[in-house]
Amino acid sequence: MGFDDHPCNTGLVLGLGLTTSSPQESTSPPKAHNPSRFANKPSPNSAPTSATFEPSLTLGLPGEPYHQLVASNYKGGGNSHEEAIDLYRQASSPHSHSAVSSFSSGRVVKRERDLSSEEVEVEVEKVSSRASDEDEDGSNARKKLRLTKEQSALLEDSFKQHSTLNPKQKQALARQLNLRPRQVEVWFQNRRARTKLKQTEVDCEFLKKCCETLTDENRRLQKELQELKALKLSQPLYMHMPAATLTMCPSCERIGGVGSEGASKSPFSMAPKPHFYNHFTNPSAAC
DNA sequence: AGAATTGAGTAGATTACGTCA
DNA sequence: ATTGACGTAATCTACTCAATT
Repeated sequence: MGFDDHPCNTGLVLGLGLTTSSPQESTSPPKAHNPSRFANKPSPNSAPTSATFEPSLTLGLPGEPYHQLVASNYKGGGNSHEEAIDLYRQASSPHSHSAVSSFSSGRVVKRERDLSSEEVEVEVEKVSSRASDEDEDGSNARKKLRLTKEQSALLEDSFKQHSTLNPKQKQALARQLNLRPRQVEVWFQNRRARTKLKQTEVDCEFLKKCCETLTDENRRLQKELQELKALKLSQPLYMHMPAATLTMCPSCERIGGVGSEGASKSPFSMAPKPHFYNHFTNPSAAC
């Protein structure tokens, strides 16, 4: 519907007027606590289309993969981690679906685990379990792990490439970072969740602005309507006015009710088809 | 001291896969 | 050999807590 053109597009899908009633996106409303991760993943190509038109206002998230959302939020990686990143890339070898979305990676994971990495994980657990080892040396007070700058940077770089990890990638990262795979996994889980939270906040702000704008627009149109009604009452011989005094809508190229073939009895009759105005792609609310 | 950040635990859901009748 | 039901493991999101800054 052209909303993509809006300069402050946050990736949010805001449909006003004509929307599609796509069953796969509207069905299975997320349950209160645990919406399916697949249920709230709209198809990647789900640009607003116009299959069946229903007047409605829809708000929704585009469901693009996290790495797309995040990509612009973080600076590029430093050179100091290139080697590690290379290793990480090797782990995400071509046949291991390095380019799949977060939607499908979860499914790939199982197969890959079956193929290779279970023993490796056990080994890494032994090697890099310094955190848990420290826990067991007498003091019950659990020391919270604090990632070093290098560790954080590498994790960030990895996240920018893939917001989800397959087992090989997880193993490779854990080995590089001297962390347990579980810790890497948790970091990615938190990272995804918090990225999504931030994005939701941004979307919320955007929607608030949209709401304000639409409210103002609605108010303005109501006022204009009142004025036109008053004008109609005060000038019943409007039809006899010189054409030069009539205003022409620049986008519709229809004179206000006079002369056009679609004009019915009333000079203020509406267009035969609802003229849905895209407020975002047409900032100048001429009509 | 209080807010923000962040690592980690938990519950519930989904999926793939293996087993068995 | 095929198929459907069932159990299990892995992983996800959402929510939450608590240590640390």
